[in-house]
Amino acid sequence: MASGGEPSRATLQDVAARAGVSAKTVSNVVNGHPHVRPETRERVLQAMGELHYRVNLSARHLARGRTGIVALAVPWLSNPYFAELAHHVIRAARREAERGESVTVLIDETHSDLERERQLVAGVGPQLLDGVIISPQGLTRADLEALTPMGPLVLLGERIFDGPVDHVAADNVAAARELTAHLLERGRRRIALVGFGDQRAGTAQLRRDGIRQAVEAAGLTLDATLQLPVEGLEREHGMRAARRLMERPDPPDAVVCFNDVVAVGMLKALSLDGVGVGPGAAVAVTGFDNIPESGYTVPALTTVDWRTEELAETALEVLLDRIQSRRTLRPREITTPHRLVVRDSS
Amino acid sequence: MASGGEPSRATLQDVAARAGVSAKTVSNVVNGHPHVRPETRERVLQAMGELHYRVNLSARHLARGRTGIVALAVPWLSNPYFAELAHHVIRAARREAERGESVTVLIDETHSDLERERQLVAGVGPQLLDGVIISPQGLTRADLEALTPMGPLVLLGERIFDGPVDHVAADNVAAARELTAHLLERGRRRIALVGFGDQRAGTAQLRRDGIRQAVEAAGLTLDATLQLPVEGLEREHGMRAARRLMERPDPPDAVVCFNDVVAVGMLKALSLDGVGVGPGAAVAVTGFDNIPESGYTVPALTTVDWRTEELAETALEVLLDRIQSRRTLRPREITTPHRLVVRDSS
DNA sequence: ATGAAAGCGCTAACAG
DNA sequence: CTGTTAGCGCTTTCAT
Repeated sequence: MASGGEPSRATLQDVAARAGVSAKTVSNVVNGHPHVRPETRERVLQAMGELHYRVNLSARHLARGRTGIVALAVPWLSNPYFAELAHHVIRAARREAERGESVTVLIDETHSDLERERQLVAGVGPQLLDGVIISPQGLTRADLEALTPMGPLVLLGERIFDGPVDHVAADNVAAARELTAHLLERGRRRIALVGFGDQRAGTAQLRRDGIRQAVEAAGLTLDATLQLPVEGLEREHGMRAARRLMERPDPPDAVVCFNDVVAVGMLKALSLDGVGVGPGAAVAVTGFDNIPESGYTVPALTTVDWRTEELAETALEVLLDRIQSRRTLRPREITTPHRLVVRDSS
Repeated sequence: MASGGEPSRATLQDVAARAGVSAKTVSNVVNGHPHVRPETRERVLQAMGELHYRVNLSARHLARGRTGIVALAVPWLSNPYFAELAHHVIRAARREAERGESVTVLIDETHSDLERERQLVAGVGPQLLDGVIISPQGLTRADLEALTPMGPLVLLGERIFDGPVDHVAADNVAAARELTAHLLERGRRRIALVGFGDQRAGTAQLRRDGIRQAVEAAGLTLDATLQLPVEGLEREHGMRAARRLMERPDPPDAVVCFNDVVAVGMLKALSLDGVGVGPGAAVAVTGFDNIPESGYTVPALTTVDWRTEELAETALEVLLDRIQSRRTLRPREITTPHRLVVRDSS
């Protein structure tokens, strides 16, 4: 049938006619409303079956004024952290759907493109989306205010202080502080930072602040020449950074990478060069995000876990709340817990 | 403004009134139709700006009978291979949108749930989706035929012979054959299979066939006791399988894993146990998919690359063709190229 | 408990 | 080149 059997053209009216009832009644049955005599319901259901009836969602959306679609916008799906996040938001939505209104999640990639982020935010509302959860990379408070006539929006994982929108994120500063304290405790002194340079947005800065706090609390200072910007945040960039770092006459004894993906590249390069990594070895390496592969590198990577599942659930919950009661709620500011995961690389 | 400034309520009619033209003209401007006097266009654009007008997509969808939304359904987004695939389909769609009708991709996870796959396929059409690209795990030909009144559908990466739908996939049998031939060439003789057991669908079977062909072409046979089913296809399952395999009195000298994710776990376990992996070492390990992390394991993993980008582009192209000319095209059967990637693990 | 009818906001004939 | 007029299929008061 060449993937084109006549697509179900039966409308609600058709069903109503066939069942000998009105459209309203069919609608009631379809939406599980009460007040339908069991016997009528039976007749309607049968008619629906015979005609292979399926609701036309576009029509429903138009009539209801809502689509039941929310978007999750992440910079890159190729970063396992964001893939995992998407996975958990989809699952949370499905659970939500099981006990109430159905929610569909549209995953979108912004490619860290500010323009794309703006479009998305501007597109909430009558457009297609009932709301958006976004992990912004470039979006500023000014953008949000300029784009004001916008719909429900939740910022995820990026702290824009006093922003006029709901915000769910872990405490990046504290996490970075704890991670660094751990390194210092293990006797590390020359700490290099990799990948914190090229970010317009705040995450890098927050983590850098946390690192600095820990270092200064120990009465030390960070060596500025050990802060390496990179051209991207992929594994290969971590790999190249490792080479630059280890070629120095005064290499670091610890490397804090901006995320696990970069750290994985770093570990690989060090392994190829025969540089020992881990407690008592030449250098310690850490990341952020606790992506699944971090438990399987050699050595396994010390990192920070953001409780992705909880983060995803919370973000969705906040968004749905906002969708239901638009103006009543004040912007919410939720901090989710994190956890330091110490493994063999430190 | 609490993420809830009055969402743009201006309709096309409002704009028309304000610009002193008819709805049709505004529609023409919005859709970039020709035959609008520049001066009128100006006026309309200005009115749109003043009223913060944005089209209501639900209304457009209803009127046009199409949504411009296609879905990509993958089993798990947490498998980097599928995340990568999703990434490339989204990009392909965005390129497509730049030169023509806009296409939005809805990523969905089936969790390898047959019921969910059926729902999706059944939901194409007036529902919400103009079409679906699906990586089926359980869907059978019978399902497709039973679900006949369905819309445009492309099967991705799973060969259902003579299926009544479009199909885009690489040649799993050939790829597995080449991979195995490579192992045999390197002198490996006792080849174990990990993760090929618990799949309802055909991929596992196809790959197993290819492996068998290569082995038999070399005048050998596979040791059935070296075929380990696993309880899942995550890294941890590869890890556990390694233990079971290496505890044997007669361990294999090569392990073909069902995919890279499983292989990563296998490598980790072997590393922890101090078992040498690679040419000349105790055992060779291989996977399928060439996920990004496979180039960064220690040792780097030998695997098969499916040219994800090309695969994604092709699948989308086929789907869009199908959407445009529903009944004219006969089901298409496209085989995309693959590439053996030999690295240090073999 | 069910029916009748008026939209939801946009598009697409068909006129003019 | 622009206006008029019907719908697209569903939901939803308001009656009955």
